[in-house]
Amino acid sequence: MVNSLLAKLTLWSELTPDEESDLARSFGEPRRAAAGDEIVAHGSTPTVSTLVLEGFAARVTLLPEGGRQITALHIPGDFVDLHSLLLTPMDHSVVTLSPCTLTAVPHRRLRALAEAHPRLGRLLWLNTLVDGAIHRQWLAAMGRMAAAGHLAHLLCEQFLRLQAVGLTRDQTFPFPLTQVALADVLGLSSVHVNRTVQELRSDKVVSWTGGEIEILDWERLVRIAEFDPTYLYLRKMPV
Amino acid sequence: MVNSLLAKLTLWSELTPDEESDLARSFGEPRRAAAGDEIVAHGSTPTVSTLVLEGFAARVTLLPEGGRQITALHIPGDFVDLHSLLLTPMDHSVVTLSPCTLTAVPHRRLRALAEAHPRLGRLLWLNTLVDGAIHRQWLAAMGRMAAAGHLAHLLCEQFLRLQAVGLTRDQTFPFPLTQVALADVLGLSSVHVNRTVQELRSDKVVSWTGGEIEILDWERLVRIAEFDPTYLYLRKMPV
DNA sequence: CGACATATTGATCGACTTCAAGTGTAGTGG
DNA sequence: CCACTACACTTGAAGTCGATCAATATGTCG
Repeated sequence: MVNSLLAKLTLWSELTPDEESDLARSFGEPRRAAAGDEIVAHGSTPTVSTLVLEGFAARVTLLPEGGRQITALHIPGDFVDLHSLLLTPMDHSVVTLSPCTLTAVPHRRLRALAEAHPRLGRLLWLNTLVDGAIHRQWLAAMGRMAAAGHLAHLLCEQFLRLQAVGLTRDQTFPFPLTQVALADVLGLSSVHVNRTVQELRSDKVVSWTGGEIEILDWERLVRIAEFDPTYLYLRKMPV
Repeated sequence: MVNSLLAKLTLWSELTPDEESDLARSFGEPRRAAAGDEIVAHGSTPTVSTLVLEGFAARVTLLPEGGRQITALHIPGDFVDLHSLLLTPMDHSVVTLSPCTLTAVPHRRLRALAEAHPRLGRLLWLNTLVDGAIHRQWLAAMGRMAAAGHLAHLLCEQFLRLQAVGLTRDQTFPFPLTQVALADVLGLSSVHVNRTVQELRSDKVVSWTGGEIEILDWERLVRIAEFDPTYLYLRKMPV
């Protein structure tokens, strides 16, 4: 049930059978959410942390005057609000971008897990640190790259993250965002996102239809994106 | 010696005398660094985490084609690379922006501290989570605010963060960045930073001379910045 | 003083925004 | 089976914010 989480954690460090079963046992019943649902509210104080089992979700930071910025994209295996264990209230909200299956673990249980299995506790910490590394790369892309490069960078990242949890087929991966949502990720207008997507399409770098993206020319995409995957930390870590 | 760190941690949660003395005892000899020194290299694998005692430092993410983005500003009391305890190698470098006094704590010692004092361990985790919350707010400002608002937002943030560790006098705070460095924070050209600064100056919102900024009209600055300080988490947390 | 980083100003250019309208396409109910 | 709605996507035209290029102060520190 929580296979994609275990896949990701195992990428960082092998789990003992004990750690794995104690962790897997900690989650509640799966629940469904429709696309566009707010699953964690800005300003709230969660008592559980939510894990994505299926579908895409996003962290949304709203500015007082109405600006809307997506600060993280979440895929199966991702905790959307693990930080709410220690950091409250929520500084942003979390919404689904597609129909999702979710499950949750009580904060009390997370604390018990971390106490019983210190290395598992550090793995959870690591999980939030990787979120931070991705935030930093997004900042660099947002601040210093033009639209096409920024978009290409996002696609490279999504491809590798989805691949790590086994959700890609060949060069194809699910990408159920509307262009408006994509604009909120990239900090652009949806009009310009549309034109930028068309640019990548007409250059035969990617094809995007029906919520799926196929990468037609990975080399070129990486070059446009100035992409270096190190910051994703998809490998063993010294936890 | 590590007073500003203790001030910050205490803001989040009272420390027991034991926790406080064990923590304070953990740091090595202070060392000096000149402005512009690289104190942690991109790609390196630190065995200690570095704390700023005096001065300003910045995390710098470089893009392959030469883009340069500052993804965090660090002031006294801040760990510049606490995440390197679990996340290696470094995904960015850290440079000083002014002459600094630094000290460091070995990672081995941090692990021992976290084991002996679980709550202190969670406080360290919390510290990295607040870094993440600031990253998210920077993403929103970068993606959805115009230059003047973005700059104003940064100044509000810096004022409150410095105030929390006792480094402000009235409405004045140290800000030893060059306009080029500021441009790398805001994702702008230094020319445009210059014009934006002049805009805030001629509107009598702030005055900036000799590495110090005085806020002349806090209300207006907050309004320009659409600033809400919640995300800084300068208060008690459930660690 | 010379040298070099930093700040400032002007002029031009271009990437992206905004506004507005039009084109699918899927769902809903008559 | 056809209106009607809703939403995502697309296209065009005009405007603006910020980049770039280039030149001129203004320190400031050996």
